[in-house]
Amino acid sequence: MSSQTPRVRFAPSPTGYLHIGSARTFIFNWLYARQQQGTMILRIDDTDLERNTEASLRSIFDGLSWLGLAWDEQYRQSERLDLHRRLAWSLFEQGFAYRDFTPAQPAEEASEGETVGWLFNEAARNMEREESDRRAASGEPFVLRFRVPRDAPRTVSFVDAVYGEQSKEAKDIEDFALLRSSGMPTYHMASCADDADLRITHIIRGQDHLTNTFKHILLFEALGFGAMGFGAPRFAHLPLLVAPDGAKLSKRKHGPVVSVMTYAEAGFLPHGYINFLCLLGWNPKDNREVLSQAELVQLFRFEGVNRSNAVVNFTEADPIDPKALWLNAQHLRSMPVAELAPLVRAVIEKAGLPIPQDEASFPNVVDTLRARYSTLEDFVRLGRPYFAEDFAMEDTALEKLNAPQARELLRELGARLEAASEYTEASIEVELRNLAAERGVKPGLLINGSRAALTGQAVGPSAFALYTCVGRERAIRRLKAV
RNA sequence: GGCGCCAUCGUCUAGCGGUUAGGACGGAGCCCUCUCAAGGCUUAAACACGGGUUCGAUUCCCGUUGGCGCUACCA
Repeated sequence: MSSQTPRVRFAPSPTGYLHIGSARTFIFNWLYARQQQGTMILRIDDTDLERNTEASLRSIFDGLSWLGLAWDEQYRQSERLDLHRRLAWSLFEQGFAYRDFTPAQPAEEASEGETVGWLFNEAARNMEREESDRRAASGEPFVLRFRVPRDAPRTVSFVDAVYGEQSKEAKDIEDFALLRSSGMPTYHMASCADDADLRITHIIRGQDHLTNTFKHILLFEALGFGAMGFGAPRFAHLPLLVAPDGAKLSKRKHGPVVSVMTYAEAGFLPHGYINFLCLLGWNPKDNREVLSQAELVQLFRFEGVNRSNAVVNFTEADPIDPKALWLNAQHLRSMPVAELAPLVRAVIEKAGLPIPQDEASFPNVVDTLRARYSTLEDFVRLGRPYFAEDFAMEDTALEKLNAPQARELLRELGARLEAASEYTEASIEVELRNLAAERGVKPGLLINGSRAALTGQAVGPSAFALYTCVGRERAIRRLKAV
């Protein structure tokens, strides 16, 4: 038994934007593929013509490209319908499927009290082939259903890499549809046909598919999986991501918080978000949480995936999970400045702020500011005074400037700095402290005043570091203008 | 209703018969300090319930409750 190179797939359907749960499924597939040096496949499961939209398709690609995790092969089910139909009809010819001319019935119509789970329509399941052919030929619409083996007792079972041994009686499985009356394959048919054809070795997907798996195993069997020269895929189901009230995350109910792009637009680093998602339902068992991409690839194990749903913490007021923010901050503060600086440059440019002229000092500014920022957007929102000429004077900062003698001394400090030959953190500190001593005021008056004058903020980096961040010319101008 | 899955601090989680039930986020407090962060320290906070099995259950089994998923041409 040689271990085959894993082939995994992420199969979103373009019926909405890239969902946070889908993103995590993608990431776990990707981690496993990279760790095992396997193949990552992106398959667009677009067999539901009614609900597919181009906008959804674009947003899925937007979300995936933001994550920055590349895949190796790409397919679209709508381009593979011939395969699905061919296999469906071959199942029919072999007796594994039958036509059902019964119109679809809403499940809710079943009478209360005596609701018996529907499994199949007996007349259709037992219909003679001759009659079935005749009615089909006359143009009567039908769905093609899988004939679940239910004449003899049969237990369908498999071992899930996360949930362990799973089994279900075949008699409890309904005769699911393979082909719609429109001729379009259903999810079950298309997915299994493609998984077989694409030689998928590991199906890693949400737990909402756990009970579908029994159907898929039956389908794989009927498709002759064993005879196709390789084993049936292994399954790994992932616990679901749910809202704080425990409900399934949905676009309609929870709005854009479920979209990957909400985090992107909030200024998250892709890796900060990835790290956060990995910790929702998986952990490396050693209390480590801040993990690099290489570490995630190395440490990921199905055994480390747990089985209960995980809550994504958000409120109407704040769509961002606090832990995600913290993790992002950890990466923001520890990643190489050389990698962070271009990202910061991109967001401030996008926000329409002037790009710093001084190429050399920019990384230093970024380095100084990031210690107290959590997202890239913080550089735009809080960092404005460091990049733009116009910025707001906050009330708390105004109070500092309104302190007795503050304005007068700050203007004096500005004049001295202008006259000084040196402009370094150390030299500025000397000038400032000397001035304070000469005039008999506490250094704090000038320190806090400087921060207020230079940034319009009462809080921020060390006052002296701040001088070099703002730059000599601008600092002096702002001091003199108080 | 049927079938399946799940159940440790507010949240993410460790735990795989004997622990002061550990860590992280968030909260509270202290230290540091030119402000705010960061950082360091301290602290509050959990085994859903009931039966078993066992010398001993958070841990194993059963049940209850609760949550989630699937349930006639969504994926």
